[in-house]
This record gives sequence, structure tokens and C-alpha cells, in this order.
Amino acid sequence: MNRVRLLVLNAALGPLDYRLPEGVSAPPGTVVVAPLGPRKVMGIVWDEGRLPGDAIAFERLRPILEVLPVPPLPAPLRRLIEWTADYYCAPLASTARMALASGGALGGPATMTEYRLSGGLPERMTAQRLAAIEALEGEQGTMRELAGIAGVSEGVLRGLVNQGVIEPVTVNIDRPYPPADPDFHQPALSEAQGAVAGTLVEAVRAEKFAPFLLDGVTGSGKTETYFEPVAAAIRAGRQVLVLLPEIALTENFLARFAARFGAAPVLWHSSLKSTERRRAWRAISDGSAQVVVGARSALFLPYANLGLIVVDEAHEISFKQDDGVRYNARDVAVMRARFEGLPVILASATPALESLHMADMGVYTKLDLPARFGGASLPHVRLINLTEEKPGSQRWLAGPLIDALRDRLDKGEQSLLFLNRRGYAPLTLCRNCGHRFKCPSCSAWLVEHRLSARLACHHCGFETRVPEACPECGESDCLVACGPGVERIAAEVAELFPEARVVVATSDTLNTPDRAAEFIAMAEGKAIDIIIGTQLVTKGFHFPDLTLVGVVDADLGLEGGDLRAGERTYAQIAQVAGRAGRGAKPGEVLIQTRHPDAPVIAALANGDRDAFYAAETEGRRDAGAPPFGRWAAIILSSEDEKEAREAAQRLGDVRPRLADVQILGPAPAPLSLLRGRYRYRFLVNARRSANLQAMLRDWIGGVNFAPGVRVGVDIDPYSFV
DNA sequence: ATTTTGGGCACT
DNA sequence: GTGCCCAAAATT
Repeated sequence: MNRVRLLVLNAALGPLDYRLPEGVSAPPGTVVVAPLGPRKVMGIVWDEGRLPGDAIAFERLRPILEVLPVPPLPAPLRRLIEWTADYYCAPLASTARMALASGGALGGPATMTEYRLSGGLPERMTAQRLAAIEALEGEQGTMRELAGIAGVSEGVLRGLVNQGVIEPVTVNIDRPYPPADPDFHQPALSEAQGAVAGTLVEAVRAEKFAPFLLDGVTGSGKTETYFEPVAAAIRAGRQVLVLLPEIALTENFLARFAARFGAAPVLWHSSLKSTERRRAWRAISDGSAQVVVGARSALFLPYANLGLIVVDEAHEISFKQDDGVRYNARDVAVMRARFEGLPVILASATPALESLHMADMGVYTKLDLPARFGGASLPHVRLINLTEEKPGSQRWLAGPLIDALRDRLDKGEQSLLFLNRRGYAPLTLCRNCGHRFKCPSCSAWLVEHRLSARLACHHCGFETRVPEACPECGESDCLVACGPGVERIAAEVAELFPEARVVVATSDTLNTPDRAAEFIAMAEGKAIDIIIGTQLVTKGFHFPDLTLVGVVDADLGLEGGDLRAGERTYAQIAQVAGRAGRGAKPGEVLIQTRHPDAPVIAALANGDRDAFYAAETEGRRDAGAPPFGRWAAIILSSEDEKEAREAAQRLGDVRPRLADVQILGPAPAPLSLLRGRYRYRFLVNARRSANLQAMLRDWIGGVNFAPGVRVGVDIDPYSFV
């Protein structure tokens, strides 16, 4: 029968039946182009009988237009797409689209231009040109790559191209990646690392579903340990996926990877250029990409021959996607491993409570690395009670922290100040009339950024110059900055220690790989005395001479009543504390707080992780949160306030009354206006006995909303805005 | 999501 | 009857 059921990549449409032209074969997973009304759409041939829908008479079916020349999506990936769409209440088409993340990757072969030396010499030789010509002997690559190799700007190389010294070469865009060598450099592992690595290597050889929780303190060498099963998979000719939370700052990881395997891994993240994306997608789908290091979106790619998944920093909340399909990559990674029949390693120094619970239940195998590598000791933690040690007016660093900074400067050691707030000040107001600067399309204050002389909204990207006068009352010189951001802390430090070399490390200042690499080189080369950073600096860095970490405001993350505030604060501060004392010299951590007795803060002070988890477990039990119960959020939004409010009201009117489900709302969402859309929210708390997703589908599916209303369901929400 | 279609209404 | 706007229907 040459009838196929097609998952058309259109979120509003269900599966549609098409006819397969004579002589065309399209097994399940085949990517095709089909006619839809007057248009063409991309679709994926799905399994017979798996998708619901009534059959249309064969004669009325329109034929498939084109079969795209890419391998069919494998069955385990199709199962994963179905599971994800079902679990997170998302359209199947939106979920499937993530597997084809690159429309341009699906065409036929294509070419691009690379450059290499032609053997000639320029009319006019300069020092830079000479250096470039010497460095590029035997090299070939894009302008960008060659500029990197030669250490000169692309402008210099373009000059050489004009002179005919460098010649263009047309190459296949899908050229292979340099191979990773599992035996390039065998590191010396500690006994504990070796034992854990051995277990994981065995699991890779077994080629069966096996989830592991790799629980190792900061600095215990988790990365080097899981590189061993990665090597084992490469030796077995299978692919590896390593998920990292912040792909923007992976310099350190990539350096360690290159040292171990002698080549760079294949990168996957949202800011890949389209040619790089295409090359990576095709290498992944034909099996030639050995190790893929990627952000959460790498999870849905069509690996031809996956052998291992690693989720590093698995507790990180950035694994939760907060728009579109709101999936948690950590959880979906485990499901993918299950469908594919693979080991999966969740690595963290501060595992999520859910992950520890799964280990306690015996579902995950827990592997521990209890000691720091190379005999380094864990840092000593001290609290600074801000209600007793008050910083001066318009100052945020208390006496003991200032003394500690001075001590490190005197000794020539490095310090890190952590404050998870970008910019100079989170609120600007007019002293004269009280006007507060607010985002025009969000219910949020504008954050002052002095480095760029802008007021910016951190939710929608709105930016405006800092005005001279108050737009409300017209008075000038009346604007005051309220509260601290990292830039303001940097100003305070500069005033206290004018001689110190200070760098602000945030996503604003380290926004390109080059800048990030430069920062790391400076920090490692001891060209920085004090680093002031946001959460960007909490992970992955290894600076041996960094001996002091100061947490400027430990209470910041606890505000707002978010269900996961405690866990997030604990993980964040434990991570940043782990940056101290990673070399021979011991580290010290000073935590400024107004609530030294709060369970989270006390647990950090005493280094008592178990006490924190015990307190957090009780909090979760009381709140009916995972693993004891489940939460979901429903957000209704519209550009029209009234339309959003009425939609919420209508949904509220038909809410189901069930014994094991409690529905709160509707209420204006904490961010009641976001990107120009008014938002109302329901919170749903379900006992474990309830079928939460089925109940939500029934409830929401029974209501017809106005065209401008969007309904978003967030299962296991992390962000409560 | 996008395109087509059809009804209601003003205007000729 | 014709043009225009908007809502509803259909897309295999």
C-alpha cells in the first residue's frame, strides 16, 4: 500500500495522509516535502497506526512531492519526539521540528570557499604578512579559521588574497571533522576516579540503558572521569553527546577535551552559522560526528549511532527550556537513553533533589567522587551577617570582605566577587518626582548599564539611552540608581583598591568566544586581581591562584517565593564557592547575608549538604512538589489585556474538580506584561496518582479561545514568572 | 500557520 | 451587482 501518514511540520495541524508516487520508497522517519493547499510543507513519514486520525479515501490523497536526501529519523528518536510532545503537552510538529533544527541541512551537496597559500609572495612584505605566511604553511580553512591560526586579523589575510598570495579553494561544505583520538593523552586518574571511570566504561561496553548520577564535589575531576567512557564509546565506533548548560562559555571544557582527545569536538548551539549548522547536522545524522558537545537543543538531533549521553552540571536550571516546547533536557536525556538503550551520565556537584531521589530509589546508579583532585582541600566558608556588619551608605561590601580582599591583593592572590545581577543598578528613579524607569512592553524595571550608557529590559531586550532629564517632571540631575549590579560593585572595588586589576565577567562583557578566551587567558596569567561576575563565573573555571570568593548578596535568589529558590541558591553558591582554592593554596569563601539562620545559608556555612537536602525535601513534601507531587503552570497571554483576562476567566469557569488535583488561579502572572503580551496564570498541583497531562489536555482542549490568545503549558516549571 | 471562502454591508 | 472587511473553514 503506497499510502503514508505524514507528520507535517505545522503546529496547528494533525497528521495527514498522502500518496507515495510509484517507485518511491519512504520508510518511517523519511523527511519529505508535500503539498498543502497551495503551499509546500516539510513533513516526516510517521509509523502506520501510531498517529490517530481518520483515513481519507485513497483517490483523494495528493502525492508526496520530494523525498529529501537525508537518512530517515531513527525509530528511537521518533519515540522520543512522541514522548516529549505528550509529556510536556506540546504539539508533535513543534517537537519534531527540533530534530530538523536546520532546514538548510536537508538539501543536496553544497560547497563553500576555503583559502590556502598559493606559494607566491606579496609585492610589499610587512611583519604581519610574513608572520601569517609562515604560520599558514600547509594550512587550509575559512578566513576566520586561518586568521585564528595565524594570529592576525582577517583584514591582513584579505590583503594577501588580493595579492594572490592566498588562493580560494572550493570545498564540500560537509567536509569531515578532524577525528578524536581516544588514546591521544591518557591522564593519570586518582584511585576514586579510576574506579568510577571503570564502572562507566563497562556500561558503555554493555550497550544497555543505564542511568548514572555522578556526584562529585567541585574540583574532584568529574570531567576527566567521564572522558574515559567517552573514549570507550569512540573506540567502539559510537557517537557521544555531551550536554553543557552554557555553551557560550565552554573554552575551558574545549581545552580539556582537546588535551585528552587531540581534536575539537563537534559543537552544537543556537548561534552556529547556517553553514556550520548544516555541516554538524549532516555529520551527526551520517554518524561521522564522534563527539557532539552541545546545548540542550543538541538532544533532539538524529544521531546515527549514539553510544553514550553525558549531561554535565545536570542540576542547572538552564537545561529547562522556557519557551516553545518547555522541556527539561536533563529529563529528556534520560528518556532518550532509555529509548536508544544507552548509558546516560548526569554529572553534578549539587545534584537536583529529583536526581538524588531517583538514586535513592535505586533507579539511578550513584557514583561518588568525594575528594578534590590532587589533594586540594575544600574551601573554608564564613558568613558575614549584614545586620551586624553594615556596609556604608550606597556601599555593598562589608568590612570583613574588604579586609579579605586587601589580604589577597597583598599576597598577590586572586579574588572573585559573585553577584547574580548584570548592569550597574536594577532600578533608576527620579529623586524629584519619584518616576521609575519601566519597560514599555514588560512589567519590569529597566536596568542601568553604565558600560554601554543604556537602560535595558532584561526580559525583552528593549534598550534606551540614559536620559539627561526625567521624562516625567523634566528636572535634570535628579536620577538616582537604586541597588547594586556587578558594575556598581566594580566601581566600589575600584574606589577601595585603585591599584587592583578588576574585570567584570558577565554575558554583557564576555559575549563572544574570543572575549571569553581572552578573559580566561588573563585570569590564568594572573593579569586580573579581582573578578566580579554573575552566574556566568560559577561554573567550570579552574584558576589555581584564586583563593577568595565573596558572595555579595546570598539572599537575592531566595526572594520571590519561587518553589525552587532554595535549591537554586544552594547550587549557585556551592558552585561559585567551588572556584576557591582549587590549586595548592587553600580557599576561603565569605557569604554576605541578612539571614544567617535560613536553612540554605546555614547548610552552606557548615558545608552540610545532607542538612540542606533534608530541609529541602521537607519543603518539597509540604508544597506537594517533585518528587512527592507535581506542578504545572498554564499561562494565557494576549496583546489585549481584556482578552487575556476573559480567556483566563473562561478557562477558570470550566476547571475540573478532582480530589487529587488542586488548581490555583487565574491570577495575573508575576510578570503580568511580557514582550507586549498581558499574561494570566494558573498553577496546578497534582498528587502522584493523578494523570496530570491527560487532565490538562481535557481541560484546555474543551475551551475555544479568541484568535489572539496563546495558551502555554509548563510541566514541572522552574521559572515561576 | 496560511490560504480560501462566504456572509454582511455599504455603495453604485 | 461589486467591492471590501472580517470571521470561519479547510488544508490529506
